[in-house]
Amino acid sequence: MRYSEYYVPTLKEIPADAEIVSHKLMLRAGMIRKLSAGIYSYLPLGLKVIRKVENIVREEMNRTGALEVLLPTVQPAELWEESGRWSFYGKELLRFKDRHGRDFCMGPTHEEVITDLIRRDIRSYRDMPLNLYQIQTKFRDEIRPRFGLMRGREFSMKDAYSFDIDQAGVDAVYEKMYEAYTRIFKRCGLKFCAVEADSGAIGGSSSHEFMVLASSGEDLVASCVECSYGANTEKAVSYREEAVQNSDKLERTEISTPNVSSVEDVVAFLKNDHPETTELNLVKTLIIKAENRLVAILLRGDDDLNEVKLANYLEANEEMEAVEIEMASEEEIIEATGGAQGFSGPVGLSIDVIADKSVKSMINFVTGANKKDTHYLNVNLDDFTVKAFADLRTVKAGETCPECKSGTLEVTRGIEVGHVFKLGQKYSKALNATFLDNNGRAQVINMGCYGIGIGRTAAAAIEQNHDDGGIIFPLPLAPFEVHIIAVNTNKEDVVQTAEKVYAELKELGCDVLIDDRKERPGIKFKDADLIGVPVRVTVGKKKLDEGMVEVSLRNGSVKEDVPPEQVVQKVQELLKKLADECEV
RNA sequence: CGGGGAGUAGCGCAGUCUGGCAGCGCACCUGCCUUGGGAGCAGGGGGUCGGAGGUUCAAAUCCUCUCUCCCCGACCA
Repeated sequence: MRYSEYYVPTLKEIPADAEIVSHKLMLRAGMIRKLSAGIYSYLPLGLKVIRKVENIVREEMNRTGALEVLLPTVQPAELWEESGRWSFYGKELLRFKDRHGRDFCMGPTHEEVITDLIRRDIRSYRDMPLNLYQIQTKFRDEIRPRFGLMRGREFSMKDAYSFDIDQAGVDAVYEKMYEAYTRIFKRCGLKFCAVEADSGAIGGSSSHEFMVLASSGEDLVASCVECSYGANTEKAVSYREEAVQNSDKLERTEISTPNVSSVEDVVAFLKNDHPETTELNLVKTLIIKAENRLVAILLRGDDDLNEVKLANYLEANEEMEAVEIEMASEEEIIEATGGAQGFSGPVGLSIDVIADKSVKSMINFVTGANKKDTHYLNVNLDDFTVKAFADLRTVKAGETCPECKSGTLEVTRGIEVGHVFKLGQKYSKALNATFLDNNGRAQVINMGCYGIGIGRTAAAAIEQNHDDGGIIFPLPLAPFEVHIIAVNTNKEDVVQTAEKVYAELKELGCDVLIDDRKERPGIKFKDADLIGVPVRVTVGKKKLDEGMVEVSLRNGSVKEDVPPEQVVQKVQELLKKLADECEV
């Protein structure tokens, strides 16, 4: 490809609304342009990268025996009503009506459509296992789209759905997908890890996320420094020894704590008269509003509520659906506790009290007294009723690993690029997708689903591979393999040499970009650095007069002068070296 | 959804408080010059000042409404 004939509108200045590196660089390198919040156009260079990711995904999916399909982006409401998600999914689902007034939505995911498809065709246990996938545009009306392709509203995703006769079948595909994902992300040149995850709105039991570690990540991952345990903090647990109850229960007493309500302040306030009070024997009481119902949550003073765990608990045990958790308002707190905001406690409450497991072993602790400027000392579990104990806290860095019980957990930021779920029968049951087993009895199909964010993977690769000058593409995702710079377009021999190398490399099937523009050298070098093509051939007057051409790698590891006739061979050598590094 | 900020040339911004010729840098076009790290000189083109309404002799500037975009938050207990 000739640069002079290509469409790569690079930007010298940093676009004002880009926050993270990948977003800035994709805009600056002329890969993408924003059309509307969270909605982007792909320019030739960006599209080439996207296609590279897609093809790696496609190859690895095909290798597992999965079959490619293409499902509609526009989906009828009836299907979503049948699965129960029309009301469940909330505002992220973009809904609209057709000319007849019928309800439709832009597909944010395709469980309903695929299940509807196969329920018509799968009759017998002989028709399975089956694993279908597609690479399709999704639309999710995110609350806050941001970071370019990282969290867009319209985005490309590979989603696969597997169908099996039993749990063992699901487990086998799950394993296969897990391996395929590992190969895919390795081939994309990414440093990543797979961690246990919450299954969120998709539902299902077992679930793993593939996380690319990057400071710009929106997820937090807890991982053990010693063993292989890793989990999203929405899900992560830690090992905590039960406190030893070596003291007798004391009598509860009221104490005046004027204007002292936060955990920190209470501990500081009591420091002199009651030095035994620390965050560890203080119980904080959160009044939570979950779908118009008020609940009191008890946590140890140093713990933080994990809203995902709470929502999951309520959905599982209180027959609530799609629980949205919010903090109760001041009025609601007064209504629920009869006391002031900031002084809530479990004693005497009429609403349900749900406590974190850590509270179970606590003794003689401090709580609010549901009365302005007042706390209780020496509260014990028999002073109030706890409806249930559950894991509701968020793990923190430095805590003990729940698996090996010896390593500590560290918490790092990650970008979720892939997610695998065991769905079980959630959708097949709702949509009545059944088959006849070898006894002729009707059984519900078992499902799994497996997603990869295509654009997000490309963006994550840039987050991990760049420098001040621009992108440093790993070879498998690079828009071109070789970038030839003809430094002095006014020198006949420079142009001829560059053109000769270009023609020869093209002849060999190499994807090569030649910068043949009549621009000053600085502009060409800056653009080349920005675009980040892995191998560069620089043909300039100065070195050509000495009979040399410069061959280098964008990652800075190689920079050599070779005679013109050896350039092609040298380039091939470097390409092979780069390819080997990404081999799995 | 709540809070904050911003919409002025393709991009980045000033001008708004205190109403009075719509500006700067980069980019773009022409010419000269220049070719190993986003040069230089000279000339030039380009803006319904997000939109609607209002106040005024006069509005980018003041008032009202509206649209869009960005950031922060959704653990006070």
